[in-house]
Order: sequence, then C-alpha cells, then structure tokens
Amino acid sequence: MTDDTTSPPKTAARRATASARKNDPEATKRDILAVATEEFATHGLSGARVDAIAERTRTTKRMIYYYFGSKEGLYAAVLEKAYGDIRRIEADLQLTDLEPEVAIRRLVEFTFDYEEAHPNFIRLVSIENIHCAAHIAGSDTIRNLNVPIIDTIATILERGHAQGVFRTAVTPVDLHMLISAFCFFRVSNGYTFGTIFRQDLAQPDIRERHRRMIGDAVVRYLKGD
Amino acid sequence: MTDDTTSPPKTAARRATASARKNDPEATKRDILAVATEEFATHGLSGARVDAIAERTRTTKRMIYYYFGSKEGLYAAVLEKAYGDIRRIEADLQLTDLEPEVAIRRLVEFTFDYEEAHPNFIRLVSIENIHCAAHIAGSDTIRNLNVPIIDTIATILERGHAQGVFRTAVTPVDLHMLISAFCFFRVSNGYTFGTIFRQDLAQPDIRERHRRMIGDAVVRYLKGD
Amino acid sequence: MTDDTTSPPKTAARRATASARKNDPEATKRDILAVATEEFATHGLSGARVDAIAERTRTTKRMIYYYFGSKEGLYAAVLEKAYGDIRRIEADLQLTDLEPEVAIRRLVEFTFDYEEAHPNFIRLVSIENIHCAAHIAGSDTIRNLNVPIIDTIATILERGHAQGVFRTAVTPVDLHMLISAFCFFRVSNGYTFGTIFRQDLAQPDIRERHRRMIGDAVVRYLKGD
Amino acid sequence: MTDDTTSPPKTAARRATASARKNDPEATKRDILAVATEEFATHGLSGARVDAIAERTRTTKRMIYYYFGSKEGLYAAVLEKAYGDIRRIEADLQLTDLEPEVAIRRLVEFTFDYEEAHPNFIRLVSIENIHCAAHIAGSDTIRNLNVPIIDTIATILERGHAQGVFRTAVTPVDLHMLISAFCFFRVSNGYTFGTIFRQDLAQPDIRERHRRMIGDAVVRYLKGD
DNA sequence: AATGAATGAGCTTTCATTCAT
DNA sequence: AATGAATGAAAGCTCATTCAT
Repeated sequence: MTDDTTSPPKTAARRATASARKNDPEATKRDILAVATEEFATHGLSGARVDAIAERTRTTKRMIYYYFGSKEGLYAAVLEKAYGDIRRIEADLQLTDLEPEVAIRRLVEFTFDYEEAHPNFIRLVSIENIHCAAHIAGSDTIRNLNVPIIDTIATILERGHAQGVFRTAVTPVDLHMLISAFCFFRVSNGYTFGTIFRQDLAQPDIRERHRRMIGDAVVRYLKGD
Repeated sequence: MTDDTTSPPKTAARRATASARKNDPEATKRDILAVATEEFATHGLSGARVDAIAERTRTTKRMIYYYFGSKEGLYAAVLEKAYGDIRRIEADLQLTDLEPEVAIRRLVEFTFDYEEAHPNFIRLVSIENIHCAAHIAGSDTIRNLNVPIIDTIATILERGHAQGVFRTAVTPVDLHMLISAFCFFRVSNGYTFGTIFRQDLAQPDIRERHRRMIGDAVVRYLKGD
Repeated sequence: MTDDTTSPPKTAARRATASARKNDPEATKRDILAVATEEFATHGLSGARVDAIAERTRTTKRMIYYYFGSKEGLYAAVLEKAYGDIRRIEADLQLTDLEPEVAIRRLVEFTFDYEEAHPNFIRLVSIENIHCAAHIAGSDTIRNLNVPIIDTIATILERGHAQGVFRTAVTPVDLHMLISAFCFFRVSNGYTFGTIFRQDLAQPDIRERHRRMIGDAVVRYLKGD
Repeated sequence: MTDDTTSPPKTAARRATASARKNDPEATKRDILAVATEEFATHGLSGARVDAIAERTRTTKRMIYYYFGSKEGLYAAVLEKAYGDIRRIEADLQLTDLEPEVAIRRLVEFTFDYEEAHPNFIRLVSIENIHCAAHIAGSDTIRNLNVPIIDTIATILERGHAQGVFRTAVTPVDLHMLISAFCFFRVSNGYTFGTIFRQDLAQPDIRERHRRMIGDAVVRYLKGD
C-alpha cells in the first residue's frame, strides 16, 4: 500500500552502512551469530527465518550463506557458540578449595543462576533435542568440548566421600543431571508450568525458594540417611 | 475414475469402507489427531507439514481444515488430547492408602515411567514452551483441566507430616516440580545429554539407576535432616 | 485457539432457530436475497463469499444452492430484485401533469435522490458492468422489464416542445443518460473523487449544490440558446 | 532441461534473450504491470488471478511477489500507473490560449475521447470505488498527484467570467465532475445501458451525438440564462 | 422438501537458496 | 572477497460445490 512496495531491497541505505563495516569479516560473523542466536532461540530451527535474521543484521542475506553455507550451518554455529560460552565459564569455577558441602551448594547455585540468566541457551538446547541432537552430534567442536563441570563434581565428591560427609555413591554425570534437570526445567518449562499452575516462576520469592529447594535436595541426597 | 465403477459386486464393499470413515467424523478426527501428534512431536509446530499429516491419514488435507480450522488449531487439539490423556491417568492414581514414604516412591515411579513411556508428550510440551505456551494459554480446555496429581501429593504430604515422617515444609506444586523436572529432563534432554556424555539413557541399567536416584533424592529431601 | 475450533458448524444452535422459520420458503429466500445483496454490493461478484452470506442468514449454505442453484444464480437473482425495485418506483412517478420544466426538475431530483438513497443498487450496476452485463443480458426478467421513466421523459419532452419551452431535439434515452450519468457518478465514484479532491460528497451543502447544478444543466440544455 | 543445452552456438542467443529481461528489472516490472492492468481491469481485484498474470508475462509468479510484494501491492501499482498516465497527459493540455467557450468544448472533447480510448482506466476506477478507494487513499503517490485539469478549468472559467461569456458561478471541481460524469458513465455503464436500452454505444453516430450533447450541455450551463 | 457432512481444485504467499559478476 | 538480483518448489489455506439421505 505504501510506495516502497515497489522497491524490493533498500539498496542505497544499506551500502552506506556497509562501508563502515567492510573488511572486518569477524565482526560481521559475530553480528550475524548474535542475531541468529536470538532468532533460533525464539522460533526454533524450522520457525527461524533467514530473511528475518538478515534484516536485523548489518549485512545482507547473501553474506549469511557466504559465511555459514546454509541455514543449518548457521544454526550449528549458533549452537557451537552457545555451548562454548558455558563451557568456558564452567572451566573458571573455583570450587575445589571449599568444604564439600559448601562446594556443592555453590555449584547448584551457579547452575541455577547461569541457566536462569541464559534462557536462550536453554531454549537452543530444547530445540536441539527436538531435532534429536543431530547438529551437536555432527559438530566435532561441540562433541570434543570437555565438560569441565564433571571434573569439578568428581573432585568435590571424592573429597566429600573421603571426609565422610557424603555417603551416597553417585557418578559425577548422574549428579550433574540431578542438578541440571531441576535448574533447566524451571526455565525450559516455565511457560507451561506457569500457565497450568498459575504461578509466575520469575517472581523473586519463588525463585529463591526453588534455589534453596534444589540445593537442599542435592545435599541431602548426597549425605544419605 | 477408478476401474471398479463398472463392477457392481464391488459397490457394497466400497460403501462399507466408505461408511467406515465417511459417516464417522469422530473416527476421522481421531485418525487425524494421532497422525498429527506424531508429526508435531517429531518436527515441531513450524516444522510439521500439513501435507505430510494428510498423506498418512485416511482423509485429505481439506478435512484437516474442515475439522480443525488451521494448522495451529490442529496443533492445539493435539496438545489438548495429550494433556487430557495424562490428566485422566493421574486421576486414577490410588496412592492415598499407602504409607506416605511408599506413596511418594510410587508417585515418583509413576511419573518416571509415564514420561519415559510417552516421549511424544514430552516433546510436545517442550515445543509448546518454545512457543511460550501460547496455545495452552489460549485453550480453556487445558487451562481448566485440574491437575489431580497435586491433590494426591497434598494428601500424601499431609499424612506424612502428621505422622512425623516428613519434616520438610514444601508446597505440593513445588514437590511436583522437583519430581517432574528430573523425569522430564531425562526424556526431553536425552539426545543432547546422551551425545555429550556419551551415554545411552535408554539402557535398562542407567534407567533403573536414575529411577532409584530420583526416588531417593525426593524421599530424603522430604525427611529432611 | 478457542475450543470450538474443533466443531465445524454450530449444529444445535442452528436447529433451534431453524424450526422457527421452516415451511416458509419465500421468507427464507427473501432473507437470503437481502443478505446476498449486501454482500455482493460490498465485495463484488468474485469478492463475495457464499459462506459469508450463509453465516448472516437464518439458513444454511446448503439452502442457497437449493433455492438459487449457484453463486452466480444468486447474484442474478439479486440483480433482478434490485432492478425490479427501481422500475416499480419509476412506474409510480406522476410527473405528466406538471409544467414541462417543473416536471424535468422533479425528475432530475427524483433520480438524484433515489441513487443517493440506494448506493447498493449503484454498486451492483457498477459490478455488473465489470462483468460486461453478462447476467442481466442473460436474464429475461430484467431484459423484459420496460423502463417506465423513458415513457415519462418522452411525454414531458413532447409537451415541452409543443409548448415551445424546450427547443433542443433529444431522444428520451439520451436525456435519461444525461441525467443518470451525473447522479450515478456522484455515488459510484464518490470514494475516488472524494479522496482525490479531498471533499466529502456526502456533506449536505455539497449535495444540495450538486442537486441544483444537474437540474440547471439539464433544463438549460433542453431550452437551448 | 531444454535441448539446446548441448549446442554451443545457441548459448549466445540465449544469453541475449536472458539479459533482455534478467538485467532489466524495469522492463520486467513494466511487462508485469501491463499484463496486470489488463487482468485487474477485466476481472476486478478479487477476480484477478496472480497465476493468470504470471502466465502472460515473461517472468514467473515469484517475480511478481519479488517486485510488488502482494497481489494488492501489484493492484496498487497498476492504479498508480493508470492515474499517472492520465495526469501526465492532462498536464500537457494547451487550452488557455483559446476563447473560453472554445476551450471548454475542447476540454469536454478531450475528456470524452480519453475516457472512450481508455476503458481499462475507467474499469480500474470503478473497481477501486467498489473497494472504497482504499488503495488510492493508501498511496501517497496518487494522493499527491495534482490534478492539472482543475487548474486548466479554473483559468478558463476566470477568463470566461471576465469576458462575460460565462455567467454561472461554479467551482472548477464541480464543473470537472459535470464533464467527467457523463464521459465516464458512457464507458463504465455502457454494458448495462446498452443491454437495457438495446443500443450499441460504440456506434459512431451515437458516439458523435453524445459527444456533442455533453459539450452543448456544459456550455449552455456555463452561459446561464 | 430439506439438509449435515464432505470435498477437489486451485488460490496467494513464503522459503531457503543460487545465479552471475 | 563480496554481493544484488533472481528463483523453483512447496507451503498453508480457501472456495464454490456436491454427496447422501
């Protein structure tokens, strides 16, 4: 209805900004990745639109294909970045000097807070599971990322058992799952859970209550009866 | 157009098949819903193809729109059925006669087993969360389904506290979340978790270990320290 | 999204009102025609929706086909009624006793007022012209309706010439066209004209000015110079 | 897919044809617009088929959406071109040097001849009125096109009044309407009028008679009595 | 005479992707 | 290395109409 219906892309306006970013391919790729992360996390792999990504980018759609090959290639890159980010932070955790029980609580709280603070990561992982983890299975980068939190947990568990504060035999991976499951679920299923039980899980008091609950549950589980 | 138009004997048989689907709208709807459940659970809302659903149905694409109005309408109906199914089973749970601790273990095991046995339900809920629960929020049917398991939990908790076996103060909804989170996560995140930690969560021994772990964790949490 | 998405037509509610109108086929046909007139006049032949007509009717879509055979049959019936209505009123005009000039002014004013008051008739005629008058050409009813206004004009002209007040030789049909054209155009082209010249032709003062203008123009034309 | 893939000599020729349309978006747009004008004028907005337009074009349906966004966008572009064309010609009218009465006669004849010669323009305007002028109201281009004929009329009227040949007070827009109405109606309503009064308005003698009639009517109206 | 259920054909539009330089 | 222009294939949806009683 408006006049610009006739002119497909806005060429002139584009080119002006284009020269400002030219010759910095890394910056362009970062820009694309940031926008794509948002789009894929919001709409899923099939629901995401390459056009929508391109529009919110400083580049053109053509560049997405130039750098990432395909929509799926871009999605895989988004996943790689998201996994890389959390692994990098996990690697910096300094929990091994603390008392085992304190360390476990800190670990739970870190997981809780990180997942709460990164809903897009949660959503991407949910989406990737819908697609049977085909893209992380196909990415050497992700598959070869070690999961430093597992080593952290192993160390804490060993010390806890050695000191006799933990009596339950559990593998680090299983414990990681026990912790993750709750923290992840709160974010991943917040919408349905909130709607059905008429609660707003984002409310500070509920948040605090849940944070304590998962900590207590994990610690008590480890201590055994 | 088909050949048997000319052969009278086949007329009866044809009418038989025809009436088996033609004058049974409910059967047709069930057929569509079953196929659609599979398609939506597998590919998500955007990834699902109405054509693909129609092809695997005894009817045509047109009928999908006749009965369900739109792709989203069909998706909403699929969700309604999935939620209705679990709610109906939950309502039949007979746990209130058992000792509180036994009852809680049974409840955990029921949840664990149901979610394990209904991965499509899990997937649909994950997908619905990607869409911010917009469709269950828009469905009076789902929003008005009470969640009988909450009453069951409330009763068990009351008796447990009365008898002094449970010392932890917890709301039924929070406890339901603690239980669900783990059971749900195992299924919803099985692909990524399995890929990253190189485990097959479907293996019977792992399955059994996890089933016991979540039971222990919940019971110990309730008993407190 | 709402629940009734699943139930194609609203059967129960319908049947209640249905019994109230049953056995009066003429009333049903009138009802359908009235709604169809509005729909066709508003959206044109192709733009009109049989479903939309049925919905605003006390009957069902099936009845439209039962009584009118097809969408085009219904459209033709609408046209026939619209033409019949104006012809019936034109036949009642009592202008032949007046002085010729007065009679002509009255005739112009009648035409002006009728077309102003019946925009749907104007729209239907416009629409029918887009379709090359195929339906009125195909309707014996319309083609055989005589146009009484032509006889009225003929009589007035004869008397005017006999009395020497009209000096211009003109056929009744041509004069009818001169009068109609302006009155029709004001209504038929009111939207584009109003938009382009930023005037609201429905305003009373503009309306009055135009009514006088076309009267003056016609009378002066007939008197000659 | 075509056979000449194997014959090198034909490559050049192919590229020639290709470049004739591929790298000339303006030519492609003009091509689409011409075909679309015909289709919309013939069948109306709802009756027009995008497929039908594409088929008669050197391009594909996809290109229509690429250049014009939607069926409605294409329709709006068709309207813009049609209005632009007549405005451009009107701007070239050189009538102000003539005697006022002669100028008015020429103006009427121009209008009469232009509308007679451009039935598609007439049809498009009729169609747009059925749609309540929504598309020209939404087009800045059309709304901002000045209507040069109004200035022409204003100038002629002023001189006519100054010289005392015109005695009737009338606004340029009203006079434009008086002239347009008749010329437009002859074309827009030719099918119904012709069918009902059993006349062929395209016949040269009728045409000539009408052309003179509207000229006389307008001039006499202006001269007053 | 009257009607609820069903439908084939075709509509507008969208989408990820590649051509051509 | 970088990109503006173009596109084939298929998607969701709608429509007037008929079946079957």
